[in-house]
Amino acid sequence: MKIGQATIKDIARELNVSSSTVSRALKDYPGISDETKRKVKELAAKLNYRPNAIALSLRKSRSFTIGVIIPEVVHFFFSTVISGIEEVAYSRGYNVILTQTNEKFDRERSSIETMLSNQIDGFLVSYSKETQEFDHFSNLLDQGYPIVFFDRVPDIPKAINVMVDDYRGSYDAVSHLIRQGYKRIVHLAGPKNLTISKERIRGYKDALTDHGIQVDENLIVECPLGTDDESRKITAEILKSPAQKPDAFFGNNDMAAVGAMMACRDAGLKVPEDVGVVGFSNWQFCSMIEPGLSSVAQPGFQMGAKATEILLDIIEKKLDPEQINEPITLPTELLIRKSSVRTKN
Amino acid sequence: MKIGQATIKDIARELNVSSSTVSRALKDYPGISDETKRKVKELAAKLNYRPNAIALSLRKSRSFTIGVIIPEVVHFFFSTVISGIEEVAYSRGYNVILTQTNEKFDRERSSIETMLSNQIDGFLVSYSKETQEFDHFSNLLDQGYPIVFFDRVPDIPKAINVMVDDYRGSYDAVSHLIRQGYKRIVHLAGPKNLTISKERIRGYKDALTDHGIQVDENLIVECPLGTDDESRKITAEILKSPAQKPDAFFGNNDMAAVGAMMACRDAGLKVPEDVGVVGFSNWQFCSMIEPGLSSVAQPGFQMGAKATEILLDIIEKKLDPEQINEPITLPTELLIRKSSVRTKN
DNA sequence: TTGTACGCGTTATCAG
DNA sequence: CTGATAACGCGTACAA
Repeated sequence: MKIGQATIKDIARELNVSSSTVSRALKDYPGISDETKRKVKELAAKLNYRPNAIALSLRKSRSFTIGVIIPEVVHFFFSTVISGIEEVAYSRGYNVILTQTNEKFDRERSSIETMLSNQIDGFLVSYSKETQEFDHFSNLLDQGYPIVFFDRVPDIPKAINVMVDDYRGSYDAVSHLIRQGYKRIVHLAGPKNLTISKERIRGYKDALTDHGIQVDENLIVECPLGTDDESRKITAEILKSPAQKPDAFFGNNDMAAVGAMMACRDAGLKVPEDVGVVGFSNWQFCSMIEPGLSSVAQPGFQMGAKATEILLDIIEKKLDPEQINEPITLPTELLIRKSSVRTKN
Repeated sequence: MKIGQATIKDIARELNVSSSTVSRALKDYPGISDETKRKVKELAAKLNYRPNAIALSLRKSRSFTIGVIIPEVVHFFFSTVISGIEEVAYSRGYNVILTQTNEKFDRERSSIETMLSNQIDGFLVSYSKETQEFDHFSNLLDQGYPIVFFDRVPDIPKAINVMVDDYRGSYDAVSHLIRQGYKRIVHLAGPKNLTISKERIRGYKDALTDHGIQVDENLIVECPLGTDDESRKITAEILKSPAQKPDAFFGNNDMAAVGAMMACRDAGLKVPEDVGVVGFSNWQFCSMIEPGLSSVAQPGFQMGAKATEILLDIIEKKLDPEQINEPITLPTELLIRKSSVRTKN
């Protein structure tokens, strides 16, 4: 079965009119008798006619589909972003085709290829951790292909970037820790090739400096994986070495922060009394654990929505990409929970 | 720009051959001189030729794209499933187009429409909580359209269903609680129109009965939303009424279980000493909270992968849908953590 | 070994 | 008000 999807031609044949007439009747073109319109529409409904979007795409070289390239779907933040993307795309009549790179550079490239084959109208991308050079994006940009980057954004000409204000979020979190009386604050940092990691490190440093605390590079520890296990081990190491004596941990993400909390517990240290902890992303579990984990909330949904709106505006020529010279920055919000609040000092 | 995507014709013109020759050369057809092949391929590479998948779809009435319809992307379990889907689809050369229904029936229907317009090769669906009748699926099935349902599966003819063994998972969880000495076990149930909810209730009841405990319908409480807030309130109510005196909670999902834990804490009850708690889904946070939440793990990734494999096998005629008469069931695993283990008693 | 012609479903254009 | 034709990019039966 399934063969029998009715086409314009079928309707035309049955009604003894030309297919162009049918096409026009269906779209309420001027200059078609009401009589014909009615008949056509009736039959169309009866035959359950459904326009073939593929044929349309071929004709218009537009697919009304946007491609989303994302490192991992199973990631609270990213899934939130996808949700925002899907929401806006749907409401504006676009399809979303999705690929995850699993943080692989090769897969990023091949996904772009297949999407191009599919005449995607534009891209929404957050690049992989492996990605170190951006020619595959630059080429497209040079050809005038619409791309909007989000969260993990490249520093290349013509790129349109949507990101959260990582600097500010980080700055706020660290300032808060300092105000609570914590002094030796470790930053469990992310991969240093990512702009977001760099920005967060910058915010961390500036907050310290602005509060008269000298930056100690030894307290900036990279956690490339960003898992709780990894940071648990790293934190345990730090706590062992008597030289460090940190009294707070600021995680580049919530998993890292949780790992630190667990390591503290393992070492017999109390959070927040002995050690303060703040994370980044505000995953769902932050409010469920005990003590609640303070965290910098990122507006994932809004980010996805915003990026999509911009992309679609560009695709529909409502917006000239040249006009956008600065990254679009979305505000973060520091959510303070127990893990960083000293009842007394 | 972007206009200048090279086509077969461009290559043909430049080489003074016909476009069919180019087409054949590109695909290593027999009966093309090596010389021509070489030239064609060279030029193709040089022009960065990329086959137009849309044209191909039109010709073959196949799009090599599958449509995924899911209630919510921002849901740990579903995002895991999507990941499995994407993985298999990618490895077999298919695109994934994604829509979320936000649990709305209308959106489910309209998504199906647009996907049909896009000549999707098949569907992967988990239906919305609002969905009460299934004609929109039955019609497709009757027309021979390939659909594989997962997790939330309908009870209609010809449907191919992939699900976890909810009954078994529930049975195991409740049996475990009983063995730990808990006796009055409340089940925070899901929406009763969903098969998964029903199955979990069935498992709950059978476990009680098999262990010689009489089922008390009052202890089965529906939590339609499945949020922690909701179940926290509901649990608080239950704990207030002196008649009930429950000593354990089995949640239809982890959020519900966490809500119950919070309510117990609020009421001054200790988990697991006074009250045992088990959840369902094994979300990431289960291992991060204190005490760790015991939970029934659902193999989301495998479910997505399995469903996709079946769908693609059907699409590619490697598998006859008629052959599948029973739901495909994936095993769950009970992960026991502190929240349900009594040190003594 | 290569070329010609047609069709997939739709719509824009030009003629009636 | 309506019809015929061409074109989007590709594959393929048929002819040469």
